[in-house]
Amino acid sequence: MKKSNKILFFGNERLATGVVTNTPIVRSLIEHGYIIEAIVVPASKTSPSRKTRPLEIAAFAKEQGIELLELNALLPNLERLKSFNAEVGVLAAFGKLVPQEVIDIFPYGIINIHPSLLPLHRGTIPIEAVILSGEKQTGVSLMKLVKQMDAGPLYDQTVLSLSGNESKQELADRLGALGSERLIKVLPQILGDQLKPKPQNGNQATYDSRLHQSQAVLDFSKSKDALIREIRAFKGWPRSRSAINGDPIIIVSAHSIGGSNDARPGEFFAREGELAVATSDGILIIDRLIPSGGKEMSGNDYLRGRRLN
RNA sequence: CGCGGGGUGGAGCAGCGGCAGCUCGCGUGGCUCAUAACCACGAGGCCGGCGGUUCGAGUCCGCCCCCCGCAA
Repeated sequence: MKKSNKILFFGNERLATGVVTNTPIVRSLIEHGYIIEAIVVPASKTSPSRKTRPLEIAAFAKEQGIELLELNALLPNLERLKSFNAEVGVLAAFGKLVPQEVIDIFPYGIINIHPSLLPLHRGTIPIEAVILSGEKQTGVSLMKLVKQMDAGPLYDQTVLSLSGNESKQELADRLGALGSERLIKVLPQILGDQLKPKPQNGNQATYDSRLHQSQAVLDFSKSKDALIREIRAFKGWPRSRSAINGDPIIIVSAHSIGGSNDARPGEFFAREGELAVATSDGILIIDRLIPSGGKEMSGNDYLRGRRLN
């Protein structure tokens, strides 16, 4: 008996806020002969917008002639979802909880690719959380989706060592690629009933609550290392913010340097032609920033137009 | 009709009715053991576009185009 290789895909593959994706998971499934019956994403808000960033996966669906279902809610569309007769669901960055009734329509349930070493970093910001806490490693987990957030039993887990300098985008890319690679490896075993998922140790679970915009304002009484991690983790969204002489700025990237200074934490100053700011334990050089109303530019360029002191 | 900021030499900005300027970069020459070097000279602008007001418009008025931030 040969099982069908029909899959229903849930999610947009944006593993972190403010990143772009080349949708590696759905691409790789297709390359390996699986048939994506449809791609399901939560309906985009209809609020008026100066510029909306279209989902990469929507463009991919169009290019491949795959049906894209933008749904406000899954339950009212249960029959529709059933009609595809998919063997299994695959979910990556869906952004909403999936009701048990939907999970149950698939003989093999829904497989969730989660970019962390579960049970660590359950929730919607695993990538940001790992950067913020400066962890040495992270990874990708494949689990059987259950109703409770990120609590399903694990099929597979792979560790990724970190240098500590990865950007959010870079981590999202690497974990997305790794996740798709593992999925291709493991999916045949799941569909062949050769792999049983192992329960997570719920006692060790950590859960990250989503980021809030109020966290975006940099607090220079923190250490320079913590501030740099924040800037990296918040890049894209919610973005790290501050102000120079009342001029609001977004700090895109920065690095720390040794040396002391007599500036108070939070005070910006020019240092050898570069834009610097004092922290509680050192100096940050602002590499890239966005002034209000302006485009992203280097700290040096900022200094040329608006001299401090 | 969502809210707001902005388009001025290659980069970043100032100028807001009367000869288009500053910092940097670039070129040439000079100076220094050396420096984010320094000094002198120089090139480089249809001031986003179209129309209007005016003796005179980057500058004021109207419309349009483009960029950016917020609103996940």
